[in-house]
Formats: sequence, C-alpha cells, structure tokens
Amino acid sequence: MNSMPQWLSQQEYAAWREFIRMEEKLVGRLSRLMQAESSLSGADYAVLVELTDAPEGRLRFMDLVKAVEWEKSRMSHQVRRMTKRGLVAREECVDDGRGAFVVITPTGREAIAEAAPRHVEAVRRLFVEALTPEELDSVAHVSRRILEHLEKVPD
Amino acid sequence: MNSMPQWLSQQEYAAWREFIRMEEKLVGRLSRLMQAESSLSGADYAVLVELTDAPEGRLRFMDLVKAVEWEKSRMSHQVRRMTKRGLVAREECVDDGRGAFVVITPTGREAIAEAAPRHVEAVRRLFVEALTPEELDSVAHVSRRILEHLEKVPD
DNA sequence: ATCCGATAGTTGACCTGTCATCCATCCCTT
DNA sequence: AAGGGATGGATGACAGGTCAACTATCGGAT
Repeated sequence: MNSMPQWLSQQEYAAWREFIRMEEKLVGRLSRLMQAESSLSGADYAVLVELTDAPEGRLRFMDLVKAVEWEKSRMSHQVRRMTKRGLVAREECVDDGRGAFVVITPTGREAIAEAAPRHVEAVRRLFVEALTPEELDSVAHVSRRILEHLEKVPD
Repeated sequence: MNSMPQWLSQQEYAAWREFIRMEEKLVGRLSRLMQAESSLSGADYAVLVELTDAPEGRLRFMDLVKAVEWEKSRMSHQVRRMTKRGLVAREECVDDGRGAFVVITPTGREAIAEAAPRHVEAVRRLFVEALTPEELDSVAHVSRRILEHLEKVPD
C-alpha cells in the first residue's frame, strides 16, 4: 500500500496503520487477559454490566440489545450460551407474547463481582497508564468525532 | 461500572468507553463493507498486501506471520482457506525441510488489485474524512504511545 | 373482524480466531 | 554420532460473530 500514494497521503496512511495495529493488539490482549483471569469474556462482561445496572437485574431482550448496541442475533446466541453456563436466565414476558426478559442469576452476580476489579485493572494497566490526561482527553475526543461521523455516513 | 468511581476516574472511564465503542463500530463496519464489496476480508487483504510487496510474491510462512504480527496458527488456517480459494499457493522449501513458502497466485493478484481501491476508499470515507489533519496526527501519536506501552507492560 | 406491516426473538449454516497439542526437522552440545 | 531443545508449521476442538431466513405476536387501518 506504500505504492499507492495517490489514494491516501503519507499522513493519512500512517494514522490509519498505527491505529489499526494498536486496536488489534490492545483489544486482543485485553480479551485474552479477561478470558484467562476471570473466564468472563468481554461480551459476557458487557451483558452482565447492563443487567447489573438494571432494576432487579432484569431487562427486556431488545433493551439489552440496544444498550450494548449489538445485533439481536448476536445477543440471542450470547444469551443462550450464558444461560447454559448459569450466568443469566430467561423469563417470559406477560405484557408481550413475543417478548422475553433476561435476568442475571446469583452465579452471574458472583462472576461479575469477581471479574470487575480484574477487568478494570487490566484496562488501567494496558490503556490508561499508557497515556497522559491530555492524551486521554484526546482519545475521547477523536473517538466521539469518529462515532459522529459514522452516524452521518451511509454504507 | 458507573458505580465504581474509585477504580477509574470519570475522565479515564469516559476515554475508555468512547474508544471501545468507536473501535467496535468502525472496525465492524469496515469489515462488513470489505466483505460485501470485494469478497476479500481484512485478513485476506493483509496477507495479500504482504505477499504483493515481497519479491516474486513469495514469502516464508514464518516471515509472513511476523510481517502481519499474527499467531502462526491463525496464519496457518488463513493460508489453508486462501489456498482453497486459489488466492495463494504453498510451495516447498528446499533449504529447510520444515519450511514452506506462500506465494500469491495470479488470481490473488487480480483480487487484491480489484479490492484495493475500494478498501482505501472505505478507509477514507469512514476514518480519514471524520478527522482534521491535526486529529489524524493525534490518532497516530496516541496509537504509538499505546503500542510502546504494550511492549513494556507484562501480561 | 381481519389483514398486514412492523416488531421480538430464534435458529442454522458458515467463517474467523484461539488454544492446546502434535509432528518433523534443524542445529547445538557433548 | 547421538541427544535434545528450539523452531517451523499443521491440526482439531471450540467459542464467538454474521447473515439470512423463519416464527410468532402486536397493533393499527380498513
């Protein structure tokens, strides 16, 4: 791709390349750490955090989907696997015959209570500690800019 | 996680949260775009770029692994799949009985020649165009900082 | 009352990546 | 020359995600 200067400037290409290398390494390493230390994946963690924050640890399936911004099929698979492991349970919804609730179980609460400190610690070690406060702000700012842009731009 | 202010400051948490949302959306969208437009995934693309840049489009398996910084088992699977699709071929290595070469095929060259412009265009639309030149520099800088830090920090 | 589009959620096939393990060859030491 | 650790690479089982279809219910218009 170095041989295609007409498409991306040196600067643009460098930014992209560094960014993509960084995110692969950072995310990869973090998820392996989580897997190893807590047997809770990032996906498990995200779901359990949402449920923990919800009243009675219970959320409508679709609300859960919206909260973590996944596709519903992904969530459906995820919930099935987590149910099998006893981390969450499904409940029927009286109001809406199509609906379902997802509830965190005691096992699930235990799991996230144990995982959370390690997870936060990993984020601190790998990410937060790499950067100065100014750089942290800069990450937040740039991330928001990209997110905004993604919402405006069509596929 | 809002309920654990002692672990990550507001600022630190905000930066992490925005970053991770952004990278999920950006990477997800880019890879779906690539899949749809060119039937070449990001992984396929990375491998073909490396091979294209190599003399005779040929690289030792392990050199390829190092070039893209993957695990070797990932590369092994990837090469098998790409071989099946005719994008690359394996060749024996005379010098080293254990060794193998991976070579890009004419089909592979065609594929990347067709995919490259679309890929670059997608990177431009989703990423480059979201940011000012200063912000691009900032991304590159922060990414490097994190990468350096990752190398220093043990698991 | 019924029809119909929208919403809720599931499922199965398929692709990608990880981990652990395995085998063969290489090369260094004795 | 013979071991033995390191290196090169393949493989199989598995978890995770995407896509496309499918089912079932809801709710508003007729």
